[in-house]
Amino acid sequence: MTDSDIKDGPGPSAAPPGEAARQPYHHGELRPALIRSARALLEEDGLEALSLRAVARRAGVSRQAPYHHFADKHALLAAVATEGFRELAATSLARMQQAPDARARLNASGVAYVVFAAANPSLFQLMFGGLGGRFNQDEALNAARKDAFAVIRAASADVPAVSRGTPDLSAVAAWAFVHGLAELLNKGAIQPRDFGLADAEALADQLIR
Amino acid sequence: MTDSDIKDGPGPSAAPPGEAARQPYHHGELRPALIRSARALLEEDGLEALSLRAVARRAGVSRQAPYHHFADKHALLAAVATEGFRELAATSLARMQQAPDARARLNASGVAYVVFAAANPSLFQLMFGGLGGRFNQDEALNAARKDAFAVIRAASADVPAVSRGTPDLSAVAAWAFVHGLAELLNKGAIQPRDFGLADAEALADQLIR
DNA sequence: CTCCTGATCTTGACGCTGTCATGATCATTC
DNA sequence: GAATGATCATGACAGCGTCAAGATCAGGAG
Repeated sequence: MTDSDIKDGPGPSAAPPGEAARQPYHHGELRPALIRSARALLEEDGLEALSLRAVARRAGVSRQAPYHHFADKHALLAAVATEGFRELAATSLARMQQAPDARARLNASGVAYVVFAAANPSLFQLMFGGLGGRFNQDEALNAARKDAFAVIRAASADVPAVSRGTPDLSAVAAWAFVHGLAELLNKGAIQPRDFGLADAEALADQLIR
Repeated sequence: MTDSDIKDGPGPSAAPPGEAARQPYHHGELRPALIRSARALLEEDGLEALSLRAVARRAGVSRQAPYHHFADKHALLAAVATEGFRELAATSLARMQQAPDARARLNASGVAYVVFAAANPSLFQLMFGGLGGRFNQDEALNAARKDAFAVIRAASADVPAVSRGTPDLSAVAAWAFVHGLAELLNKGAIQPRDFGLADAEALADQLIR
């Protein structure tokens, strides 16, 4: 037995524990199901441990089935990352709507950024560079990332004291700051309790002033 | 032929193109040689493509030889990352020494951070989280990272206008800002030419004010 | 209805990976 | 000079991503 993988997925009539009691043959909604499986495995086992075969297994499908919906593993990951950017933009906007003035909105967008990263560490890692070189290759991904940044840019432009210089430069500065904070917290390089604070949100709230 | 790897390295008397015309059997300086090989491959092919077997091949040694000097692949990568943090701290200090006052020293340390990341993108990626979960496991790595941050902390503490609040919080803010800038540039999320600037150094210089 | 076509899913195979188990070689100490 | 521990090599294994080729199904044309 050189290869043959022993058992990659259950037979078409078994009930796998993970996600899907397979329909007879065609799945019907395999593409979104694969993205869901990937996200679940991502937060369970981390980005390094995420394999295309495991994603297919969890969706109750053969290891090659994903190739009918994604060009390769990176394309699947890019789709997951795209979804991540959309959610980031959405939660940022939601948080900003509860702020009284422009300054508070900018702060809220920053806190939202850090909170999102803390709540979805592996997804955040994937969103920024988890795909190695092919990071800027995917068009939908680029658009979603740009939209997410646009939220910060708009919030920054509304605060006169901040956007004194070139508005875009100010927005980039704000983005870089919250992004760096998110990354350092995410990787454990800094920890909220080292500063007597409970969680990432408290630290972000304290620093963004 | 199920396995047997065909040809992992040249025989003990061949001359591989890469790095080492092997001494007869014992290498003598294999540990640093492996770190050198890893760094070379890192910048040539990127972090994702770096395999322990390729590192061994380049050092002119069998695939199992590294295990006599490192517990596993992550331990090798941790050693490379540790070296990276030492160099980062060293180049930061070097740049700071050419600055006239405290404020300029802080700025210089920030520019040095971004320039280092731009000059060693894959190494920088490895230094921050390229090892997945085991990121905080290695003692030497933790110490080297702490030392690198200490450079920023010291520079920040010397600037009264900056360290008005809790000094450590101010230092973290400075770190987060330059780190985020380095990451965003590194991953291509922002590009200097989008702001009419030539390179990462120019952008960092512009923003750090 | 039958037949065909294209989409969807599966299985086989290949070379690559990290690493365990085991064997070979060497430098050093008794 | 023999023993021993450090160093290096080879065999083997399961898992990975993905190419190639076969099986199955749904829908429309005749």
